[in-house]
Amino acid sequence: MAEKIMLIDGNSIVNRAFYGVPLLTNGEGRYTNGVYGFLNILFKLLDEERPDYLAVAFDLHAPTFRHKTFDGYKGTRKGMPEELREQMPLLKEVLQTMHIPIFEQEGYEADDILGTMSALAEKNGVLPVVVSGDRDLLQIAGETLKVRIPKTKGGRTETEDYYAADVVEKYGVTPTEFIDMKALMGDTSDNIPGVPGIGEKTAAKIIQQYHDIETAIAHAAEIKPKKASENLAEFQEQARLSKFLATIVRDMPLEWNTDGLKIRDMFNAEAYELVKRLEFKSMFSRFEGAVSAPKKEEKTYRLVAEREEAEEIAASLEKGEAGYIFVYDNEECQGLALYQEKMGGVWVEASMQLLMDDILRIFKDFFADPAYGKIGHDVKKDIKLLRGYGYDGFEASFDTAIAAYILNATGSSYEYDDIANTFLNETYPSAEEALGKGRVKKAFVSLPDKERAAFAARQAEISFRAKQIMEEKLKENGQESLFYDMEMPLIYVLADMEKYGIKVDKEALLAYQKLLDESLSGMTDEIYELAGEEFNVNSPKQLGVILFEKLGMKGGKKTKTGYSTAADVLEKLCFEHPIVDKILNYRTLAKLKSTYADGLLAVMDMDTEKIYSTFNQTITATGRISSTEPNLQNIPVRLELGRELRKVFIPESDDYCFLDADYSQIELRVLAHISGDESLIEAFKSGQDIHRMTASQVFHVPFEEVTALQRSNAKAVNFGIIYGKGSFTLGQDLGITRKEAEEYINAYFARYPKIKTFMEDTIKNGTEKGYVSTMWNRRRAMPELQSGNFIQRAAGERAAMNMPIQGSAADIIKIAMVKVHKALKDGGYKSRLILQVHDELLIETYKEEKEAVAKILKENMEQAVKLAVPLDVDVHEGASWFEAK
DNA sequence: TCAATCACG
DNA sequence: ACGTACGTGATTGAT
Repeated sequence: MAEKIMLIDGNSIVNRAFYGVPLLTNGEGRYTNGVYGFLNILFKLLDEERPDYLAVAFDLHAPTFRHKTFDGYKGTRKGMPEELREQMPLLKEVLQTMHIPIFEQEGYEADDILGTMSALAEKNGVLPVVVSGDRDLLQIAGETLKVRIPKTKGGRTETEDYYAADVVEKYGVTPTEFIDMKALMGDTSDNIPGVPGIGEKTAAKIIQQYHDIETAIAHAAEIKPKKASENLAEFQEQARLSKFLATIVRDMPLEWNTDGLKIRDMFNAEAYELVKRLEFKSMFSRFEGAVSAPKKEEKTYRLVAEREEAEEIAASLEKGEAGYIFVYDNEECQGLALYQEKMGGVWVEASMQLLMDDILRIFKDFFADPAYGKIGHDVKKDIKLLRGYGYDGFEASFDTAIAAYILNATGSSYEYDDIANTFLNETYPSAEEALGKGRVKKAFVSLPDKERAAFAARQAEISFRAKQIMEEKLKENGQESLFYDMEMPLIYVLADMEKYGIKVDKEALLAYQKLLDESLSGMTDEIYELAGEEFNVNSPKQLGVILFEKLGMKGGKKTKTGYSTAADVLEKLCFEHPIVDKILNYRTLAKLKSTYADGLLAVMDMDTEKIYSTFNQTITATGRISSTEPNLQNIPVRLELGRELRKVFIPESDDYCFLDADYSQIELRVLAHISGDESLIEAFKSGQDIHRMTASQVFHVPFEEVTALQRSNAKAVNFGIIYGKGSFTLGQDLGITRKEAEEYINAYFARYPKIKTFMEDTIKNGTEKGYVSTMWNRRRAMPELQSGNFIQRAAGERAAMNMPIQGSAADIIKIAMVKVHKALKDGGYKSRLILQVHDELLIETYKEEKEAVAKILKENMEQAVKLAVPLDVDVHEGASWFEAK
């Protein structure tokens, strides 16, 4: 079989790759996604082609790139984005380390190098495969020359492959004719002018008929449409120049060097180190096999299946720390893995002879005695498991998932393999990689004994060893108290909240659902009537066609895919057509029905008629907790009909009522405190309506004379400031000019000068350090602040200004939650905390304890921390969440 | 799996 | 000049 060479268009592939993967940064805060995406495509194609030779060509002077949209960019812009440009040296370094030859030459583009190399390859009897992100390369596709165009979509890489025949099939022109086609239609990204008025469709038609531009020019008079005919005659010189520009050079002065192109020792130790430094986890395995040196000695992990042996293990455990992990969400194989330094890793597997229940009994001392420090991963899950087996009050000493989150709040996941990679600098396959996607549970049980033991026990080992490293880092960052005094205790609070759940008035919810259902079916009929046809009102695409094409309303394009039909757009069109109002109304009801009525019924426990949400402690960038399945932190409240829904959330029994306590203006108070601005602090100390106070101070009017409009404007400014809003948007929101909005903001900063300094300092500090922090040293890494891209940097600055405020407020309520939970527990109360909504706590209160609990709530929340301003908490009572709010 | 939309603080 | 408010999660339709 003939030898094969793979030739890669470096610039176009890296550009493709850049948009195909998320904007990654490694631990050093550098962008690496272009490099990552490039290597991903390279490795995939290497697997498929198995070539003997390999080369990558680059443009010496990066030409223009059309880029579409990705996080932070909207619309089409030209030029290589800064985030990508800065990655190019890194990519070249990686390629060099892997001994992959790089070609770049003054006066030639990457395309020319590929054209020439592929021609040389064929001359030397080597089969060329050309890889490019641009369709320009299709002109060199041949009988045996394959052009591959990869596309990354959602992490997957697919390629379109073209031999000459495929080009003909798809475009109706031969590869050579493709050049002529391009000469007519032009290409702005390559600065090829083409002929005005001739686009892709017309160009294809002309070339299909006349095959090249000279023939076409000769027959220009016959060509339709008229405009194309005239322009072709008039701009024939431009067409000839375009053809010259569009033609890829295939005879550059290049040497064919067999040895230099040969693939050799790609996956070497040095490259492995580099890939490890870049944290390209999914690529580690490619290097491991080829790297002989750093292979560590095989550890053995013990499998225990007998009761006696398990008892021996339990007895031999030493006081002190141990890593542990339960495997229990697997119907076919359950057990407990443990790791201690002396003992090593052990997997105690449940069976018919040794039930999970037995295992827990055997290791009861270990779980109950605080002398054993239990290092776990996602401890809340374990608390719930043990509770299911009747063991209450389990306490771990360290949760590696939470520690990982505290050390990097913007990580995408904190699974054990992430932790091994990040903190131990070791590669463990993720469960999916080791066992196969979607079949983790089944595959685990079918592993040979030894591997099964290793797979489980390794996780306990990772927890154990990572803890030592993490603890040092927490100390370095001054985050020990945040971790041990705030986050670890919070686990048990959240576990209890998840345990109690919240009772739902099932009949009332069903009635609510029915009500919505009936209103909706009537509304669709009315909408169809007004539209003159039936369509799916839930489809923004179909709705856009109806509104902006059929009914001819002016909205214009707004989103990537077409017309925007979002509420703010429709509200402006309200007066143009009665259908708009109906649609807005329909949307409101449809949302209430699908997300809330149907959604809540779907997750309700039919036995207890309760809803059990999950509270996530490792999700948000700012330190808030989040709620899922269902999300109980976004239950409607602003509109009356939605608010009604809160009537279905009721106490568990008649013996209980709800107490709802919420912080008043906590974020503004936090801002007053951390900025140290005397005026704002005084405003809060006075205990007056803060927005009115702000209005009075900013607009220089006596407090009593502040108008309703002034107050609401001041309120908008107050919120805008917290989010780093600019004058443009503030103006839009308030319906005033940008200039007026600018004056408001200036007046605000003039009145509260330390807020301005705080914002500036936060950005300056954040840019220098690469992160911003809350009052309790919670951190958020912010590499965006160092971006050379204006839009990215500006977005980063807004996030940076907001994080200390939102995050410190989150810290405060977390402290309060731990205190309230403890006070209720220590006091032997039956009342319990069941919900947190960022600045609000909901307590299911035993009626006899009502006064005491109200006091506990108010005091613990208001005295949670000492700030330069007082914290103010409002407590309300009611027989439902609706009433208590 | 993504994009659009909309619910909350 | 750029594009234009921070942080979440669920549902739907389209690819």
